[in-house]
Amino acid sequence: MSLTTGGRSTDVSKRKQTGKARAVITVLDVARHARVSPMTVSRVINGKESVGKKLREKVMASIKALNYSPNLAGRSLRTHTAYQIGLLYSNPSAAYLNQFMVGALQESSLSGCRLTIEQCGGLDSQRVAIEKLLAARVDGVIIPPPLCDSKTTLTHLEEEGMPVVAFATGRPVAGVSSVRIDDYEAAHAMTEYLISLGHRDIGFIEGDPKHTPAALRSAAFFAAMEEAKLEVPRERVAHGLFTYRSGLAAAEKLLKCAHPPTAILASNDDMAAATISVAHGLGLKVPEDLTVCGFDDTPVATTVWPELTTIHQPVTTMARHAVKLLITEIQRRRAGEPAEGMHEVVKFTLVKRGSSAPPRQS
Amino acid sequence: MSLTTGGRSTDVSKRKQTGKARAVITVLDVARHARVSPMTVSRVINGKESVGKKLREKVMASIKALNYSPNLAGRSLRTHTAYQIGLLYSNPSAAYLNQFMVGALQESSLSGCRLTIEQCGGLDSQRVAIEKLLAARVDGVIIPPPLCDSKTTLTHLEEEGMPVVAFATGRPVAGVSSVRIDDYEAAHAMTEYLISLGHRDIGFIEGDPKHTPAALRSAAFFAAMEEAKLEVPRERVAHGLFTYRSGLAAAEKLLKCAHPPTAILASNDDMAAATISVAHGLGLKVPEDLTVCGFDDTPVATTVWPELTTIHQPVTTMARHAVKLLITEIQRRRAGEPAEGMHEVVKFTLVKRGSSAPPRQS
DNA sequence: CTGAAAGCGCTTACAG
DNA sequence: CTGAAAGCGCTTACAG
Repeated sequence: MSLTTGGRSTDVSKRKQTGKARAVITVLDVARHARVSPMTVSRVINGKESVGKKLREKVMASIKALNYSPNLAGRSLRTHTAYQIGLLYSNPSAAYLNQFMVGALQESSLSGCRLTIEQCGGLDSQRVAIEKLLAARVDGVIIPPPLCDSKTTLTHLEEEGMPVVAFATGRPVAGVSSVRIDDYEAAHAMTEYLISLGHRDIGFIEGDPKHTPAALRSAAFFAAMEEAKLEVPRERVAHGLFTYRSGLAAAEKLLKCAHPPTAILASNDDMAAATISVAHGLGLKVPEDLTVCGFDDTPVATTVWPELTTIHQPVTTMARHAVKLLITEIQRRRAGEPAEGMHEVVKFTLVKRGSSAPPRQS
Repeated sequence: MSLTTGGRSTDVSKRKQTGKARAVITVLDVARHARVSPMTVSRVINGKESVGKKLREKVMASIKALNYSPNLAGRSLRTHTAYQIGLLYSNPSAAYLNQFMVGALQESSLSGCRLTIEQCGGLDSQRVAIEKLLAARVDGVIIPPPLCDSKTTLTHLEEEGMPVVAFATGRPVAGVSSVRIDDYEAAHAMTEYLISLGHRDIGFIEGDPKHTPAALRSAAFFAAMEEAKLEVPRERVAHGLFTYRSGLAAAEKLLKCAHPPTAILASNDDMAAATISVAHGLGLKVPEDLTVCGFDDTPVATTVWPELTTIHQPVTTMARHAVKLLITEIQRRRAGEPAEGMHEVVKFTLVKRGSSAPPRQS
């Protein structure tokens, strides 16, 4: 008889097992160990109220003693909760997607659902990607930016009766659930921080205007500046597209002038990283000669030197929420309840790092 | 009675269903439709040989007609194949991990297994991360670089009897399965390409020497240069750590000298991107004044300007292979067969883009 | 080559 | 508050 790996031996070893597969503990084993019915074990696992304190404790002890963990396949089969969750993304900001994936995977392994990921580029491939998700029999779809704001995408999915969660959208729509941070408030807070450091000449790199969060960030920047009675002349603002490359061009526009700003706020980290690169190229020290701030706190924020002061968007946590929200929505529809978007706003954090400091002569 | 979404109505609609949940098609429905037993349907789905041509075709037609797809929960429950696959990563190169995830997810949704992802930093957190994976009851672990070469990690997992696949390691170990490209051959090909363009003064940025692929890439570069009877003086080689930042320092070392090289081969794309940035800062045009090549073809390769000539490593495909290999290995062990590493070498591609050209006076 | 029976591990629906 | 029975969808193991 084979040894059970590193554990006290239990009555489990008596179970008939084909070959040398190691014994798997089931509700039945726990039930026997605790001298209750499997149902009671099931109730305890699922946190149902209706179990007496004594039994509950006995069961919990047995679960611990046997090191039991439920078999998701069995549960899913019985409860029909093995949802396929689709992720439809278009802008392959690797770092962002990555953090998203970690959270989504965490939550889906807890709730027993599966993830399918589909990338798309233009409008055409968008249609194709959605068809693929439908063919993969997804029960709901999560859409990160910028697709989360695409009317085409949303309508297409709506028509198919597909539950959707818009991820990090800047403009939540009534019928579609969403998870996001308050981009406006975040950009406002960042601008106020720069002002509080003593900066007056602050340059701003806008994000892709098609992304709704970008619009909010811009609006908040201008609002905060106005509230502080600070002018923002046209040459202090540059357009960007959230890419590193667009950040290079934008930073050059802002810095190659007679009176460059003492601080630049970029609408995301990639463009802030590009700004640092341009500054260095021009012989400017960061943060001594120029403060540079980003947005999102993606890995690049801590890769560049100096590390970026930025807005931390808890993407992983948000992804977990998104999966939960989507499951709720799927179950709602299954139960025949009308679709009704739920909207969650998650807290951001302003992370101060080496790229920001008071201006030289403040 | 509710409409079935976009489909011809079938006898399925007669099935008793709680509430308005849409009808789900099972093997039974297909069997009825094809007038065979469920077993025959199952055999067809699983591609067993032993089904007559006539029946097989009837079943396939029914599957198509009913738009059937098997329920993974049912299958997993019966076949015990709902493996938990752990991914243990340490170096959060987002882009790389991302491509990996896409492939791993594709394969795992096909084979019905689940993914758990765990990050770790130093040695301490490595232990913790492995404990977490064990607690999550993973049945096997895939390890991307640089952890795939960590003796500590491998030993720890070995001791727990955990099947492992080393991903993109430069030094496959006998007992541990691996999936990789031939880094040596790839770096050799890239060096030969630069030489064929007419470059003689070629700078090289090494990767983190602790990463085995880095060592192979370096070795191949020197070998290819020697084969072409080209000297590589010490000032043509710079150390890097695969990070953008280390690339900046390395590129400066190579370029800020009396006779800078006409081409620089960096051991990965991040450092190549940094090299372009430094070159621009020094007023050098890429590729007119300086050819820059990378390695891996991560998204940054097509983000920077000009886009990078680089070695395409098909990470997504490799990830699919890794999952398959791991499943095979898990099943082997379950069947009591001895562990025996399988090693797969996947083809790379040399992708020529805008960052490479012949030297000015060739 | 094909099928009838049984059961994977769990929880729903019913009974007390 | 607790339990005995049944079944989710699939495939293994057996029988023909």
